[in-house]
This record gives sequence, structure tokens and C-alpha cells, in this order.
Amino acid sequence: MTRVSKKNAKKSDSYHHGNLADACIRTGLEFLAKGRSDFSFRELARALKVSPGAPYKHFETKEVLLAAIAEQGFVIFTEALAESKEISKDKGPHEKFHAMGEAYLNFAVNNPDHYRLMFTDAIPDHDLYPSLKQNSMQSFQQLTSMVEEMQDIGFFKNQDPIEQSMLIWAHVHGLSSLIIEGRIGFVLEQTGGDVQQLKAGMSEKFLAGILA
Amino acid sequence: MTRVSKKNAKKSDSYHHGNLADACIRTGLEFLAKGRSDFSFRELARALKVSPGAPYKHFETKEVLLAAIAEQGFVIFTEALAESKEISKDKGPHEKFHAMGEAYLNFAVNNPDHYRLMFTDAIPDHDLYPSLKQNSMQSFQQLTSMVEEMQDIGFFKNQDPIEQSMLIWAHVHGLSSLIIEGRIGFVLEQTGGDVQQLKAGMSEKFLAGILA
DNA sequence: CATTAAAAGTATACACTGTTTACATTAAAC
DNA sequence: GTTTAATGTAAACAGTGTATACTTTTAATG
Repeated sequence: MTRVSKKNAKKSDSYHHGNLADACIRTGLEFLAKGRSDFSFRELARALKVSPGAPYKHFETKEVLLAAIAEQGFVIFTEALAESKEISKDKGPHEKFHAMGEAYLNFAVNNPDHYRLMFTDAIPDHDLYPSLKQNSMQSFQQLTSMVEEMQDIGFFKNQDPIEQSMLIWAHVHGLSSLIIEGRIGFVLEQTGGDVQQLKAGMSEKFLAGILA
Repeated sequence: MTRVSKKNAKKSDSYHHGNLADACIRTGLEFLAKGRSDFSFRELARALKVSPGAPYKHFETKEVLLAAIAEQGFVIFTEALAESKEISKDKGPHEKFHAMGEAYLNFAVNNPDHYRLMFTDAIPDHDLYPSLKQNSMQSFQQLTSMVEEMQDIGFFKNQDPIEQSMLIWAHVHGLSSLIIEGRIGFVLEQTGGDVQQLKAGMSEKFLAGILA
């Protein structure tokens, strides 16, 4: 049997796993991607063929592992938002704004369990996990930097960029949340069930305001 | 559906509880109000001094009970929104709009666990609970009727009232969600931690739009 | 090297959980 | 007043998160 480097993968028949910490996160991510967000710590241990107590050598509690998985979510999320900027960098402000909004919503819709883990109370206090918080801040930063650019070119009003970012965040988070929780089925029927179309229409109205 | 009776109908030393179904909901509400949203079904049975299996005579699963509790939440929520209309009925459109927004946010901030139960995936499919869905629709209806009034008096643009309601809902839900999940601590510091002040400022900007 | 200390596994146990089953008691219906 | 349906109990099952004591392997040190 081939003995693989311990850095890359687990050794097939050794007492030690080799890289259990990473493997836990990876397997947790897989569970989440499959919609099995209620996976148990023991289930995860079984999937990795280790004893129930083994993961505790790397994560003090289940919540600590969830925090690590949520953190990975923010890494991917930040990348997705950054990529939307790259893609739309030669286009107009409307397109730039919508590109990021679309990237945001797509992440939520395509990874609802991950999004929920990142934004609801499975991890009640993010302050307990500094690197999680740092990564979530970086996601927010993608938004604020876009807002600042929009203000610079005179597309957005000159207001406190943080507050303006919050306004956009609340808008897109609220929409994403309501969609992935299945609370707007009756509205989606009107648009033929096309989430992106609904989002585009709403965001355009959001930009312009609703005052007559 | 009517409110759960507040009277305790339990007879002191009888084999039968008397009104266990209502008592379960009431006790569940109390747990929620105390922030103990992770209460177990058995914990609830213990609090009511009945055996672990007793609640199953009234609720097929724990989720069914949670749905009933969520439904009560929407009843109270609808009342709170309706009351905000009553209070502001002789005032101007700005006040009316803000009054409802304030009522919405106050409900979420004062009952975060209840709000979460109503709006996240503890009850994944609301369609399985028709009366829950009906009550949640009534909450939404409070919003749409206000929107229609605002359009009638020419305060809001003439757009599809459902879509406009969705826009407002996403705004206020997004904000409420981010606040109760503790995701905007850094913004709150700027306003001295006053949630209502932050909300008022944001909602005003929301109305006007952010386009220059 | 050989020895030892630290790291990372195992096995087992504890107090829980949601839920099911078989049975007991009571209230309601005929 | 008897029967039946509703509503309780007790006990059990499989599963959970986590703690503890012990074993095996790896890394570090003289």
C-alpha cells in the first residue's frame, strides 16, 4: 500500500489520521453543500473513520468547528464579491452595482445552508472567533469599497459610506434571507420564478427610491 | 386563529392536565421570551409536570409545536403593526411609514428568538402549516395596505404594490436580522448604540434612494 | 541513538435528546 | 352504566455533545 505524504492526505491504515483538523472542515463543508446542515459531530467523525472523541483534539466544541466552516464561507464569499468587481470593471456603474448584488444573491441561493451558518445564530457571538470576524469584515469591505467608488464617480449620493453600505447590505441580505427561507414564493410566481429577474427589478427601484 | 387562552386550566391533582396543548404553547412562548430558544421538548414536559410523551398527544412532532408558537408570533406581530397604524393615523405619511418600521424593528429586537423562529429555517416548510402561513400573510398584508395608502395619497411612486412591499420588507427584515444577529455592532457604535436612531436615518435614505 | 514528553488517536461513559410503544386512567357518548 | 375515545404514564431506543482515562505515534532532547 502506498504511503502518501502526511501533508496531502490521510494514511490509509495508520493510527493517526494525518490532518484531521482540515479534514473535519472539508467534510463539514461537504455536508453543508449537500444540504445536510444538521450533521452531527459524531456523524462527521464516522465519515472520517475516527472515533467520536477524535475531533475534540482539534476543536474544543462543535461550535468551534462551525465557526471555522463559517469562516471558510466568508473567504469564498469575499472572493465571489471580488470576482464580480473584476468582471464588471470595464462597465458602467449600474452594471457594477448589479454585478455585485447578483454575486451576493447567487452565493446565498446556491449555498443556503452555508449562508445561514454565516448569518444566523448557530454561532451566537462572532467576537469569540477573531479570524471569523476578520473574514466577515473583509466581505463587508468589498461592499464599502464599491460604494466609495460609486460616490467618487458621482453615481451615489455623498453620504457616510458606512451607512450607505449598511443600507445596501440590509437590502440584499433581507432579500437573500427571505428567498432562501422560502418566504416570497407568492411574489416569485409573478416573475415566473426567476430569482435574478426579481432581484434586478427590486434593486433598480431600491437605487431610485420609492418616494414619488 | 385566536390567541391562546391565558387562563391556566390545569386541575390541581388530576390525571389529565386539562389543557395541555395550550399550556405547551404558552410555556414555549415563555421559554422563548427568556431567550431559551433551544428548549427541549422534554424540558417543556418537565416544566408542565407531565411525562415526556404527553405532549405527543397534542403535537405530532416538536416542529409542529414550534409552528404553533411561530403562528402566535405572527398574531402578535400583526397586532403590533396594526397598532402602529392606529397610533399614527392622524399624522403625515413620513410618520406613518416610520411608525410601522419602528413597530417592526421593535418586535424583532424585543423578541429576537421569536422573530428567528418565524423567519429562519426552524420550520423549513411553512406550506405544511396552513394556519401559520395564513397568519404570516396577514402580517405582510399590514404592510401592503400601508403601501397602497401611500400610493393613493401620492407619497409613494405608482408601482406594483406587492413589489414595493417586498422592497420595504427586505429593507426592514434585513436590518432587523443584521441587528439581532449582532452583525452591525461597529455601525451602532457610531450612533451611540441607539438602534431606533440608526433605523430612522437609514429608512429615510431608503425612501429617497441613493442615486445622485 | 535511546529516552521521554507532547500530540493525536481509542474506548467508554454520562446525561441528555426526540420519538415510539404498550399500558393506565379518565371523560364523553350511547 | 357500559363502552369508547381521549389523554395521560413508564419504559425503551437510537442518537447526541462532551468528558475522562488510556494507548499509540510523533517530535524533541540529552
